[in-house]
Amino acid sequence: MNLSEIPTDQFATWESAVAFRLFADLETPTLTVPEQIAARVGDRILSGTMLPGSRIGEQELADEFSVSRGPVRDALRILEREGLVTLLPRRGVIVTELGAQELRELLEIRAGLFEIVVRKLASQASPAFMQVLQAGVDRLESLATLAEAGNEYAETTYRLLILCARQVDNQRLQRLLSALSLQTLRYSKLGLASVARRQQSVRLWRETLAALKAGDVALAVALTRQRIEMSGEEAFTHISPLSPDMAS
Amino acid sequence: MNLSEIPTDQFATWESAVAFRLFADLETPTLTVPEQIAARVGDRILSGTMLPGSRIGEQELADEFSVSRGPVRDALRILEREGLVTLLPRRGVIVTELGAQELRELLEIRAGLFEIVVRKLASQASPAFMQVLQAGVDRLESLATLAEAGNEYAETTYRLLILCARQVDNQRLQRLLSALSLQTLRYSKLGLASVARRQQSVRLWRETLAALKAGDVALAVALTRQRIEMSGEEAFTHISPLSPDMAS
DNA sequence: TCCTGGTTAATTGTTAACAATAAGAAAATG
DNA sequence: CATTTTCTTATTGTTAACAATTAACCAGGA
Repeated sequence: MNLSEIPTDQFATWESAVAFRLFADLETPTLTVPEQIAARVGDRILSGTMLPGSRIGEQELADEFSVSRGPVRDALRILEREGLVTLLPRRGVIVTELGAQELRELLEIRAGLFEIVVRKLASQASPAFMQVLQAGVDRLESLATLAEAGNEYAETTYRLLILCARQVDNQRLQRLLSALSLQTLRYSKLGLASVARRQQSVRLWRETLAALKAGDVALAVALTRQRIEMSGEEAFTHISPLSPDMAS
Repeated sequence: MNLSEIPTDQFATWESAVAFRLFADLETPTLTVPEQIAARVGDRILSGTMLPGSRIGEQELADEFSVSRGPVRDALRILEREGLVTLLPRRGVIVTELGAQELRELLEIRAGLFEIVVRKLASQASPAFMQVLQAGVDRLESLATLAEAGNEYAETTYRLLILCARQVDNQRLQRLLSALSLQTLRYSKLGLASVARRQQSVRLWRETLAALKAGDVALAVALTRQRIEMSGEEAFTHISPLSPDMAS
């Protein structure tokens, strides 16, 4: 498969498409070859085609994309920066596998950063945006009780996150939040497979939105923290089978 | 100069030494060749030997360290991940130059993350650590009024930040905070050159410490936010001469 | 004098071969 | 039969040459 034939707009999931739009610098609308490879491989990781822990051979990718190992190495460095793969010196690269502690760390950081967003939203969100947000929460509401909608629910929360982050005039914050969320998305899905948890989650979303409308910053922040902490606890219980040694 | 002869423990500043200890994975105590190069070059950027905006040639570095351009490219990717250099596709790499907006963004993120630390500190800091922190603030106090102590003051605040971050059981947060602080450190120094600003800063540190001792989380958080915002406003006024077009 | 165009030189992107290391398999030893 | 050792093989790390692009320079003309 030749790289030039690859339509870079085609991704398996909406999330990957957004992710690689975000981290491709806006000054360079045309993606470089390593960026294109990174986007394609990242897409596979996010869509679940490549599972955490699986090894990625350089030559293998090089052959597939009809390039030499140089650009492939560059691509893997990009994916490492996004946190999607882990480089083990002289031992190759694997799809990043999060332990319980690492997941907790990521969620804690994510919560801290999202608080910035919530605070801005509570103080200066336009009515128009509030309507959009309301529509998003409504969508969550409909997905919460639907069977087998765990993945879509999780992905929708990611979209809402991006939507909210865009309201803050801070591009770097947007990219950081996006990257962190994508790293945890795969694991969040595990927890949100349960209808009960989804209902719990959507309740917090609903209350957060109400708090935002009321301009109650403190409450909105507290609810958000609670929601993310909950998703951590939930995902944590599902991580053990993936990495048994972490089930402390 | 051969790379093997380079004692990797020698850095121009304490900050760079810590930085490259932090981002070198703990599983691999021995730095790879690209990591060593990244550490050396990063040291120059942090110590001010290489100024923001200056170009870095690949062949130049390769010759200096007696390696080919491959490992040098790897090293530059590492430095990009740390935010110390900026890669311009097909146009080379330059030492990262922060505009007013970008600096503001970084400080906002840093403040949000540091709030996590402050919150933990207020709820569960040991008396022993509080004493260490008190000693740090005392040091700031003595540096605040001393002439020409702006750089040392700024570096001390970085050390205090690292010290505080270590109290939180979140390695990734530590690395993120460290990286963000190092990116802004060069610019913070500009603002803290003024004795008046230093006194303002140290006052907030003092009050924050008091709030922590009193267990007043909300106050400690508010003071921290105020301090970081202030450093942003201050550094912002000094950035204009560096990038005139940003002086909106 | 200033703008425009083409030419040249320097630099980055890419390639393929070589070197070094690590994982796995086979053989030898207790 | 289990364990250790050695060897083989596959993979990453490094190198140097080649290709492609950018940026600067210079000449020519309005």
